[in-house]
Amino acid sequence: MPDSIDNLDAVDRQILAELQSDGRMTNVELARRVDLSAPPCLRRVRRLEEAGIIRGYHAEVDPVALGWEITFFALVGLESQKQTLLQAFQEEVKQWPEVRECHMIRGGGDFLLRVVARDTAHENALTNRLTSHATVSRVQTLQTIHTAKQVPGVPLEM
Amino acid sequence: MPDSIDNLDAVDRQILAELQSDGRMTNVELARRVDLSAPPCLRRVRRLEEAGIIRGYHAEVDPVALGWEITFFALVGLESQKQTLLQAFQEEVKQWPEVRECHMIRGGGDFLLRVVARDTAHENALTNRLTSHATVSRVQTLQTIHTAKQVPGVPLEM
DNA sequence: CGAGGCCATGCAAGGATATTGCGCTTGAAA
DNA sequence: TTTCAAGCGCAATATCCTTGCATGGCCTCG
Repeated sequence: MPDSIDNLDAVDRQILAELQSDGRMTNVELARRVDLSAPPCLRRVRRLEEAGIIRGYHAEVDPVALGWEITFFALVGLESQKQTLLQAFQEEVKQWPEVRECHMIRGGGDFLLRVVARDTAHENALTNRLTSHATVSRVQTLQTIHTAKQVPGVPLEM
Repeated sequence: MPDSIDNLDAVDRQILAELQSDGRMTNVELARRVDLSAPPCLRRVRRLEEAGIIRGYHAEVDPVALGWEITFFALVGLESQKQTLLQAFQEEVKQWPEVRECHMIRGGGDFLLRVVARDTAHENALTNRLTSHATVSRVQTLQTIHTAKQVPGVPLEM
């Protein structure tokens, strides 16, 4: 099993909490915060990375500043629940750069997508592309007009 | 205006693309990729940070490995669209550590939340807390059973 | 057309950080 | 008690970050 470690102690969790909130912190600073010297701290980070518990590090960018004015979620229902068609739909949207997330929803044949668009016209084009897709029977668009909270990952402050 | 810069050239966008995909890359490596020497590269990164175009850096962790077995989205409808009540709801869920994202949806009185839970019982407790909230009239739970695509931020590979 | 100023770059030096090897302590099991 | 494995800190080296400074392109204005 590449991910998950038998033993994950309080120091590991604190490392994860710190890196989840500031992924570019230097190892020296991280070591100081978890009250360890630098080498064992770095070894723990490497271990968490290799175990797959840390999947990567990402800069969080401002979508609007980069020309992506619209973020919306699309609740997509497929006509069929056949495994091959579900798979085909996922493979399709995986290749759309504007689709940033694609989650299969419990209950069968539904997906929730997070999508970004440059403007309203672009948004319409994207929803049309979804609607006109062969296996899609229904698309509900949930356009974000304000984000009150946006924190990464999971709670770790315990 | 603290965020947005008048001029954002191809090198800046490439820097953002690289850091969005690997936020812990060293500046030397980043400079090599965008074909710059280290000092001007670092100055550009600092400029993007101070302009608010880079909002932060985060480690991406594995929720299941850390005991958060369930990720679900909640589509919450409020009874009223009064500004003070919308505000109150947002302030409320901001304080719930399990609620990681709260987006106000166009159309009035609806929110889309991303929520994590330790198990099914925990999930039920959270949805009940939502449903029983004074101003909430309707909660639709969209439980994720599989994530086909999950990439951060916005498209930048152009 | 040329001089000046602005902006961004590259080079170089120092200080800080990352990374490896090694010896030590600790705690559990034989 | 002895043994062993896991994890720590220290020390040394390699790498990286950061700042100051000089150079060159480019636009503007005289």
